[in-house]
Amino acid sequence: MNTLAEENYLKAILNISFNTNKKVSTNEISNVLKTSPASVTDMLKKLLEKKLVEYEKYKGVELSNSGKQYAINILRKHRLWETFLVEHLGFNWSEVHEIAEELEHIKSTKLIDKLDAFLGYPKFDPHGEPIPNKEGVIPNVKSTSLDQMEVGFAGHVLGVTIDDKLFLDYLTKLNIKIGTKIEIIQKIDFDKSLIVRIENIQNHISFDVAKNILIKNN
Amino acid sequence: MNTLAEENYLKAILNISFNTNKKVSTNEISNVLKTSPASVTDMLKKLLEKKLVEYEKYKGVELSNSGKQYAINILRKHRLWETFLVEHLGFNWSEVHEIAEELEHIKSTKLIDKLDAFLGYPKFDPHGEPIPNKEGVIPNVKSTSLDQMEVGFAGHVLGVTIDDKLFLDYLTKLNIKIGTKIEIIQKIDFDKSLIVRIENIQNHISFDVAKNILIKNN
DNA sequence: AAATAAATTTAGTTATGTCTAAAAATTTTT
DNA sequence: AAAAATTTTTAGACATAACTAAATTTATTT
Ligand SMILES: [Mn+2]
Ligand SMILES: [Mn+2]
Ligand SMILES: [Mn+2]
Ligand SMILES: [Mn+2]
Repeated sequence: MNTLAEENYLKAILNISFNTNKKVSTNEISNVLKTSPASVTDMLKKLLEKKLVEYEKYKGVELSNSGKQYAINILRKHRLWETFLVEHLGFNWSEVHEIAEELEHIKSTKLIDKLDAFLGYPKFDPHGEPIPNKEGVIPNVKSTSLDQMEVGFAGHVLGVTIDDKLFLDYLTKLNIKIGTKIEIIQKIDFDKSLIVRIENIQNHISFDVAKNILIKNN
Repeated sequence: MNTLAEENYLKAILNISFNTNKKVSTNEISNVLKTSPASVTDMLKKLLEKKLVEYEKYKGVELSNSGKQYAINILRKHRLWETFLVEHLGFNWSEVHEIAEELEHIKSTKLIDKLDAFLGYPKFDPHGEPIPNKEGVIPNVKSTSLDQMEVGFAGHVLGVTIDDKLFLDYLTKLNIKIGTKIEIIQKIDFDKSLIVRIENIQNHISFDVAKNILIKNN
């Protein structure tokens, strides 16, 4: 078995590579985990030793097959727990990430399979993020981030790509949740911000916000 | 906040003092936690520093008020999670202790309060052990261990005092669960073992087994 | 193609929590 | 009340996972 710190590194590498499709750099990992680059280097050596990553110094890192399977399983646990917290315990979507950061490290496979069954084998978590199944297969839904849509576009929110509390509380204040209809009224070239209509109320949102909102891809 | 190791020591001290009502010795703790006596001494110094225990060297240890509250809260979390696992995920009573050993360290107070509500504020866990409430009050039920009852006694199982897998699986094989009616047919003086009738089947159980079965106290 | 800047690694340190072996204190036996 | 046995503590070591500061490598400018 791997330690909690090792699991957090594996998950961080997986999450970063979902976005970039390149080898992951030491600095990217240190930013995500809020540790020093030197600590990251130390850990990468250990993960290499365990054959959970492919790593050459100064060249970046990627997960090995076994490392990837392991990381996906942590992601599965994270998202199933988030689903439980929202659906059954009545948490709102901005509160669950932090708690799931702890719950995802509970080891029992039987527990997570029974939880999965209890939840009815959900395919998406409360943020619209896909939940890997027992075999590690991640449901694939074609989606585009809101910032890439054109003026005049109207569609429904499929999910978000980060589950940071500040971000989600802000969305809630804007009346945006999964399924909300959003229309793009105008795009500001200068800062790439958007003027949008949400439930018939007009609002101005930044590029950074739009980038993290996913829209169904027809 | 305290570390996982500190929490385990606090809980161990609480559990031991439930049985003995005396100051807890270094060796008792090392037996429960399967660590060396030297490690226990190290940790007791740290807990003393944090004022979670009262401790003088060579004199044994007891929990301070704050240490006791803290330990009771871990016990509360342990037993609520065990209840969830049995009642909602379909685990049997012998499987849940090990998993709850991990779940009891999840920090969020809001989580445990919502779980408590979800479960309907249970007073006893799947082993018949009392669940402390939010204020740290432990339901008090008068009970006696089976070994203390006389020949001719007949009554119902209220709970067990350990939740070791081997013990619980053995009870299940004997057809003993919470509520099961047990009659004492005979007591063997030599080894204090008992011949009992369980659901109309006669069986011979050791003193060690009888000692850990609780019977309602009229 | 140097020079400069940025990213990464190495070296050395620290805190936690464990261990074994040896020393010291306490308890039990004679 | 000594001696012996047991318990507990101390001393010294080790693994994990972090850090800062310095050195090295790679990337970017000039
Ligand atoms: Mn999350
Ligand atoms: Mn999520
Ligand atoms: Mn238990
Ligand atoms: Mn229990």
